[in-house]
Amino acid sequence: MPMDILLLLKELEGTFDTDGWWPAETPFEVMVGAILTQQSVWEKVAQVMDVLKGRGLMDVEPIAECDLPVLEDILRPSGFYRQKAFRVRYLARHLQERYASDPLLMLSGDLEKVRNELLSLPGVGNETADAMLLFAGNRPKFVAAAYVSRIFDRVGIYRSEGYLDLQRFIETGLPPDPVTYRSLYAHCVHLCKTMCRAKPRCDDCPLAPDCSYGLRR
DNA sequence: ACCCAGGTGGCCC
DNA sequence: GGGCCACATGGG
Repeated sequence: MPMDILLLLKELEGTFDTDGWWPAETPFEVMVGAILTQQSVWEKVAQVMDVLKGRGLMDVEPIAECDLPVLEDILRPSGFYRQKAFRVRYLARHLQERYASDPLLMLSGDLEKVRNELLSLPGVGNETADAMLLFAGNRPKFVAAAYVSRIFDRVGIYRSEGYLDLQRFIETGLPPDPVTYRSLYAHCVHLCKTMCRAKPRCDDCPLAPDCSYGLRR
């Protein structure tokens, strides 16, 4: 029984509320979070971002002008704190110098051009760039994260040969709609975290019994 | 003690 | 273009 993307999405939608999946008050906060969450857990990201906010640093100019050691000290709990401090500040300085400190000014341009510009920033690879486009800019770019790859693989929809390959497969199989992209992405990640990883068996998973994620990745 | 986490970049072949 | 590795802290 072959499963396609739309069927999977229909299967997943409504299984949990994706509203507020990427909590943030501003596009800049999303962009910072996209860097901080790399190889980390959201609880730690939220924790350090609270500190940033408490110190009035959660904005382009304050970050751009912040001393590295200060930033490093705040970011420590989220891991890779030295690189992340440099990269977050680099991003802020880029926005300040080129876009009058307005993230949406940058994110609203030609989709592929913006994407390439994001990729040129230190610490911004495919997934981070796409997360910024989708969740900060509300642009139709799918975030083809490892979780998504695992779900698509295990359910038998598609075995991808890499990030861009999976992204292309999904983007050509769905309408270019940010809401749809966000929903599929959030459901895949949520599914892996709550069902596949948390339990030895996936009996309560909406994908059971077809999904064999429990066999490990 | 081990494994994982909402990746990226640099180096090697 | 793929396969390793460092990057770092914190929680299960």
